[in-house]
Amino acid sequence: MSRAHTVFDRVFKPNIALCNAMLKGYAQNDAYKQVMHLFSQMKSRDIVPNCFTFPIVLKSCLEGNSWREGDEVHCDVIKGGFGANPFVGTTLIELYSGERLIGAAYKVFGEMAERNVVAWTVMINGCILCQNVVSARRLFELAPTRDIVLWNIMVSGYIEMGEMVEARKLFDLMPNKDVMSWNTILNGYATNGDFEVCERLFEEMPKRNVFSWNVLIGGYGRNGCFFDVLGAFKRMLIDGDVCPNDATLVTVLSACARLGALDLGKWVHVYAKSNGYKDNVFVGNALIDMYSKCGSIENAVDVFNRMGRKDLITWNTIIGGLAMHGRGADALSLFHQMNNAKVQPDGITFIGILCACTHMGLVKNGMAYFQSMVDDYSIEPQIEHYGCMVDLLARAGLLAEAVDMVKRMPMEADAVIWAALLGACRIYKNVEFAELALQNLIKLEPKNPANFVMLSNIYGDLGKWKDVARLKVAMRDTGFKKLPGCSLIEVKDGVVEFHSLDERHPETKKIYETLKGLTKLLTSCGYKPTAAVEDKQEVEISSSL
DNA sequence: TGCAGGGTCT
Repeated sequence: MSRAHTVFDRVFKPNIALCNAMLKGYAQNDAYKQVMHLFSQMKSRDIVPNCFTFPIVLKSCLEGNSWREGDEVHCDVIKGGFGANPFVGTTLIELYSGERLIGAAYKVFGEMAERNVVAWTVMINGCILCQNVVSARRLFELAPTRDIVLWNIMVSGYIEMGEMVEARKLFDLMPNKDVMSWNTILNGYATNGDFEVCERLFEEMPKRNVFSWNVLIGGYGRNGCFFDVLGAFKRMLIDGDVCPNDATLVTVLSACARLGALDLGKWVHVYAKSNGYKDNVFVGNALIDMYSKCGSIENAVDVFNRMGRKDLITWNTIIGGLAMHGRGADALSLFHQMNNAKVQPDGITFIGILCACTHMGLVKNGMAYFQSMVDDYSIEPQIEHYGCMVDLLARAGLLAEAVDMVKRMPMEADAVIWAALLGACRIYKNVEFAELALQNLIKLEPKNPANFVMLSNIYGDLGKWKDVARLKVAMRDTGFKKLPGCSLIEVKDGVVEFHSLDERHPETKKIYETLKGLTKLLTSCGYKPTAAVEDKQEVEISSSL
């Protein structure tokens, strides 16, 4: 665009075709402000817009959120005599629907001299955007012609409203289906977590493209089925008729991050580099997250440093990653670099910052950043930020101050906050606040036995065995069993899940023998187990391995 | 001029 601009600037008086070419170039590069700027320059230089100009400018108003300017451009449309142009009318409907001004959209639609199938489509899509699927369907029935795009939009409208039965009925009624129709209905089932139907449809599809695979893989990811994400990705590579793209890689990297699958993550990194996604900011961000969640913070920093284009999420991800790794000083230093780079932080940036302060025990700095977030950046603290503050105070041993913060919060504390407090109470062996935290946790999460276990551990640490027994009874009365916590480890080309005293692995015997050997070795080196129960020693050792 | 997927969060 900068070269195009240089050439454009040399033209003494550009004609409307040249201006339209520039406008389109800006719009294609998401430079909506430049579109508006050039449009206003054109007006001052008496270059008269034509029917190609307005759709580009109106769309930029919508995409660039300059809605007030949209109204002005509408006036220019009328003044210029383009009110009856079907292309201009269609874009105006899109503009007003995007602003959720369905009345204004409908007025334009009603005044159009000639309504083609595209005009009907954007009007129907407008109703769907305004969550009025009934009106959308009514118009759909009234439309004089229905092409495949209109059918697809109506089907996806039902899906967006969560009406899968209606969506499926309409899908089955379609006179023709293209790959996008199939992907749309597939996405509906994937989003609703109905993988049985989704997988069956995937197999039945007459043709698949990269979106079809991404719908399946993304559906698994959104529903927390990370092993299935990896399985489908491997199958995609083996089948070989469709290549993964940036969206595929991002979903797979995110699954690797959740599973700790570092080797596969590294493989995806190499694949991304050699398939043209080296400078892709989505992929870069996902790589930073994957490396930091898989414990390889150096690689995360390396990806960050090599990224030519960084956005807000890039900074948030690396700051959060460093904080998570206890490298609070680096996290804070990057926050200042971010400020120097003129990237405006958001609420999520501050979660990383506060987390960094917590892990360094920097209570005063944390408080100052919290205040600065409000005063200097006009970011209203959300419950997550109060959670960070409670965690900051509590982990530093300032339990009374933490409880005070909970009381002074403008919103009701949630289970995460009380659990953070309870966790800190264990470190500092404070029964009084632990009991207070548990009382509140029972109110908020009566079915979560993990809370009882936490307090029970505190009693155990203090040797209060009667209280431990009392809690065990209370826990049994809830009728719910605690789900055992589990860990994941990447072995060869797969990921193995295990929990304490787990015997599911085919090589269980060998694993426990090795563990025993290691325990002996550690003890002979002077390691003193801290837990009182023998089983617990194994738990602690296996998790630290 | 109209339709699909993805990244950060106590």
